[in-house]
Amino acid sequence: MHAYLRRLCAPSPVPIRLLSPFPRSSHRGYFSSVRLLEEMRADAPVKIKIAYRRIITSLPRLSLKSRTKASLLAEWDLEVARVRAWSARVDSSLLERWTAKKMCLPSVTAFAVEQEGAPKSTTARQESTPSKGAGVATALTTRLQGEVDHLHPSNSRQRLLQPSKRLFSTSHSNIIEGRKQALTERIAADAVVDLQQVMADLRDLELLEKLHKTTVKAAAGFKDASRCLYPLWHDVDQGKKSKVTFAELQEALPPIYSVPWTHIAERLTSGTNSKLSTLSEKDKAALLLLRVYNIGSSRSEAFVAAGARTLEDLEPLARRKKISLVRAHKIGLRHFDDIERLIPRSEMMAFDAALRGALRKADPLLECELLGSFRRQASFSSDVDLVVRHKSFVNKDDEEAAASLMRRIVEVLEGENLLDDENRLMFGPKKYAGLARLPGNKHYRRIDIRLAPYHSYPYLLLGCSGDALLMKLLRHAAKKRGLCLNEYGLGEKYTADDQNPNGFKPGTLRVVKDEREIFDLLGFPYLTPKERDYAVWRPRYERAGVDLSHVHKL
DNA sequence: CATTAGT
DNA sequence: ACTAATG
Repeated sequence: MHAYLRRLCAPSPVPIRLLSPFPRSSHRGYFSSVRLLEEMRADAPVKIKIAYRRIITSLPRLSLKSRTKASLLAEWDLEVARVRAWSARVDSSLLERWTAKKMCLPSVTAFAVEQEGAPKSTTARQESTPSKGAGVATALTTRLQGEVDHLHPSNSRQRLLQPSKRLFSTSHSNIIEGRKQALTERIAADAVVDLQQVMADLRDLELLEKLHKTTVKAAAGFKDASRCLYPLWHDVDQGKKSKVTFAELQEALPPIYSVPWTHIAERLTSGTNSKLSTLSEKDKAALLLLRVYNIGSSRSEAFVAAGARTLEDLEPLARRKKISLVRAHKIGLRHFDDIERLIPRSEMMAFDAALRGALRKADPLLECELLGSFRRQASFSSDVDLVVRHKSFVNKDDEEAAASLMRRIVEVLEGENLLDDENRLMFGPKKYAGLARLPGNKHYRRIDIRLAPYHSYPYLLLGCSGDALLMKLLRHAAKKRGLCLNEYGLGEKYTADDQNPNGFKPGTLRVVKDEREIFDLLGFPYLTPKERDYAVWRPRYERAGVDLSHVHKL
């Protein structure tokens, strides 16, 4: 197997490095095939896997629908062949011409390849895989034309090969600034924006990444952008605002969100989104189903294959035993809208008070707190993240103690009408997931309840407050030091032989009194909860000299 | 066991 | 990166 992969990844006959004759700083957004091919040459099988992920996520290509394990190798083969064919067309004379023109903008470069590249290899490719070859070319052209349009709205396609001054900007921020300016020139500040549509686009683009199981990073970008716009949308939803202008949109979403901005720009100028509107009916249906709780990429595709196209199709299909719908799916369908809606901070505070009050009244020894984005001071949260501890639950493996404590807690909250057993999504000893509603409120909200083994509390605070990327970073750092960090503690990595349920060797657990000590143990500058958002900690850690070079692939 | 969800 | 619950 490894030999097979290695054969595929033998050094390319073309000196790929030549593709990037520009200084490092100038090609941040630069065509990732270079990196990809460099990684393909590396020996480690793990790297090859990463390279594979990169290939299928970063090259302009048709969306590959089936991601079954069996088809992976075939896809791999095809993609490698495609990259080879593409790179083989980049000869040194062409490269020199680009260099002379200072065409360092990657997408333009790629566009030029498509225009000037030998038609022979394109035809050859189309012969072997007719639908795919044609699709790739179309997708590439559409995407790049879209991008260039935003940089240079007035340019026709022919002029792209002799780009004007503004295309020569070499830094990423200049490019972004250029885009922003081009947009400002095209759209009036007081133009009314269909925010509902923009939000739907961002949501679907995020889901598309999820459906195709590509990088979480790309999906995160759309999610973050959507979060930036949510306060605006909420005001409209609440009737506090009748319309949103382009100026307000620009104010709310910073230009660093370059990819989301590209899509928004297309929507605002052309009224459509080419990436979404060209999806097949099946893919569109799969995107819709993905929005149901407990339907992920796998079930979504399976349900579509069974004939589902709308949410209403699911129940009949389940009755005819074509698919199986479990509890959580039915709840997810019943509360489809509520589960997607974010919770304003004011309501989170009300939940905090109500939950604390109910638990304290039942047993003064119950200690609880809301974590997640609420603890990071977010103005909107996607769910209520409650963590509870009690001296009756000390050892994380004492399932009996946990289960009886959890039953008590759920009983209390159901007694207060905050929870109800109808809307139970998950009910294990250490974790409950379901829907909660404040008395008099019309919306149900997603709630997670976690039990903390009494002395693990600082670790649980850290682990459950996030954000997700920070957790990955800290755990990765622990791993590199031969340690293992989880929400129960930090200890020496456990060598799998002996089956001890703990993540670390017995007796090596570092006992801490607060979160700060955990940062200290790992040698990271302390972050207050509010500082644990990627947009905040990334630059802060960068300045402190923390090695973040690998963060992008966490 | 794979799938989903969570930070 | 690492964990919990489900079916």
